[in-house]
Amino acid sequence: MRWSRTLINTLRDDPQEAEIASHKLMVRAGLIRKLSGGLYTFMPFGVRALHKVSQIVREEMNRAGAQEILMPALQPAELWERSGRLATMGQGMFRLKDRADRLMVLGPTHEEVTTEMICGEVSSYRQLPCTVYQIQTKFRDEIRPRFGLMRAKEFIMKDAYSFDVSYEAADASYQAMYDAYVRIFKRCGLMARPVEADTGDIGGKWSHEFMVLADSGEDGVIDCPVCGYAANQERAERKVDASSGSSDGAAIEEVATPNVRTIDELTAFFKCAGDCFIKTLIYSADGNPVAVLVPGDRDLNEHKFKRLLGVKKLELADDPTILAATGAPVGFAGPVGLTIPVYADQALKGATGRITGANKADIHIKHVDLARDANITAFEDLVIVGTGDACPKCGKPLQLKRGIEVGHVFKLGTKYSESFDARFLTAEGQRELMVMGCYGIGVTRTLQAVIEQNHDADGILWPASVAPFAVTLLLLDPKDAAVCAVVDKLEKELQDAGIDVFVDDREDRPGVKFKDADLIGCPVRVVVGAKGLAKGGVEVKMRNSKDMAIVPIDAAVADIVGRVKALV
RNA sequence: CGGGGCGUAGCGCAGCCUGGUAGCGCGUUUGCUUGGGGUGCAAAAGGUCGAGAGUUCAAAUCUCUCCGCCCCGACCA
Repeated sequence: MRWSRTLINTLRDDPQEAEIASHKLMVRAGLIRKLSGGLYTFMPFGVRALHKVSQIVREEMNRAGAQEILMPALQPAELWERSGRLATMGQGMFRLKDRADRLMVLGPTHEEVTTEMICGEVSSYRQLPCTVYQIQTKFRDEIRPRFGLMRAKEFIMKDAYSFDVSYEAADASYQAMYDAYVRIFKRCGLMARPVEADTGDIGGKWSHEFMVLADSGEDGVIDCPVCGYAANQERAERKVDASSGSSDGAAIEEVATPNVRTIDELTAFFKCAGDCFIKTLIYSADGNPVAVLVPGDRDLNEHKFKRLLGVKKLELADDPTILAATGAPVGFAGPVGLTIPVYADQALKGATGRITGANKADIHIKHVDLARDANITAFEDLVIVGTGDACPKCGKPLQLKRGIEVGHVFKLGTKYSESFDARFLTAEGQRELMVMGCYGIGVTRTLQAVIEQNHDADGILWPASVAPFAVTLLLLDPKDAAVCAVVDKLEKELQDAGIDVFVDDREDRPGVKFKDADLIGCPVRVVVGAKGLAKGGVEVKMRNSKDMAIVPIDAAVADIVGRVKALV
């Protein structure tokens, strides 16, 4: 392919709308163009790299025994009513009506369609296990699309679904996908880390996310450098020693605290540290008020709390609810005397001598002894874990990092099998529920993550496996017939050798071509110019190295092919 | 949805406060020039100044409403 015949435009300046390096580079290098918020066109170079990623995914899925299928993006909403997710995921789905006024959705994921399809096809244990996958466009009405392809309204996902006769068998299917994911990200040139993750609305018992560590990542990743424990911050746990509050044995004492509500205001007012206080939060859990206590210097992890309560909807209670539940306006809630369920973080077990709200306006109480003064429903791990907290496995200090979620594997169990009555006949003639797993890779997100993790100040450093072209050939003197002849010869011979080669044949000065070659970032750069030829050949340089070699023309193809082969 | 910022040529921006019929750089086209890390010169094309309403003799500029984009939060496989 030649630049002069290609729809590729590079930009000198960073696009105004881009914030992170990979987004800027994808636009500057001419890989993508924005249509609207969260909607992008893949330009020729972008689509070539995308197809490379897709092909790696496809090869590894096939190798793991999964079968490729392709399901409709447009789906009847009725399917989603059956699983109950029209209500729980409804906000995030694009909806439309067909001419018969039937409600349709654009699929954000395909558990429903897959399970419905498998119901009709699989009826015997002899057909199991069965894992299907597709690489397909997904639609999600994201609240805030951002960072280019990282969080888009329309994106390409590889989603796979496994069906098994038992939980033990499902574990094997899960492990096969887990192993395939490790290989996929490695082949894409990514350092991706499996971490324990929250299952969220998709349901299921257990899941792992594959995280690409990057400062621009949207997720917090808790990492133990000693024992290897790693978890999404949404799920991460910590080890806590029995609380050692200073028990003064004193009785509760009211203190007037007019307009002192927040922990910051309280620490200033009482002149003591945040952990002297117990923060009391009132939540509405599926409409019922509940209280939750965390140490004053900690934040509640709503994901953990929601999982503990087992509710569908959990949100901070509104002011009237708080007034009704505690008898006091916002800012003065406390555990003493509450009649609603009160959950507390495990670190508060045995807490004494603390300060809490008094459930009266403008009053706090001190010398609170939780065991003595309050009725706690349960002590659980409920706070957001951060740097310095103790690892739940080994007790050593944890670290908080940022990560990009490029893949997620779930053990679903029978959640969808039950909704769709997906059963099979056992050897004994019993009808039993299939045990499912589901497995996603954000293909477009993975592509951008590759750039986020492989770039420098000058541009992209493509891993050879996903580079739009393995070799970029710079024709420095397009008016020099001898130079052109060398380029023609190299281009043809490299193509014959199966190498993807891109020729910059523009009528531009060398500096422009060098800059653009660095920006676009193909792994091998071959410069063909009159000066180089006079020195004895063409110049071969790797994008990730400063070293440049002059290679005689006759030896050039073998040299370049050797370099490309060594990369993959 | 709450807070903040922005919308002027394909891209990046100035002009707006203090109203007077739109400018710079890049890119594009043409000619010359240059020819190994974003050459130089000259000419040219390209704009309903996000949309609508209002104030005014006159609005990119002031007022109001709406729309879009970006960031933080909330929220979200």
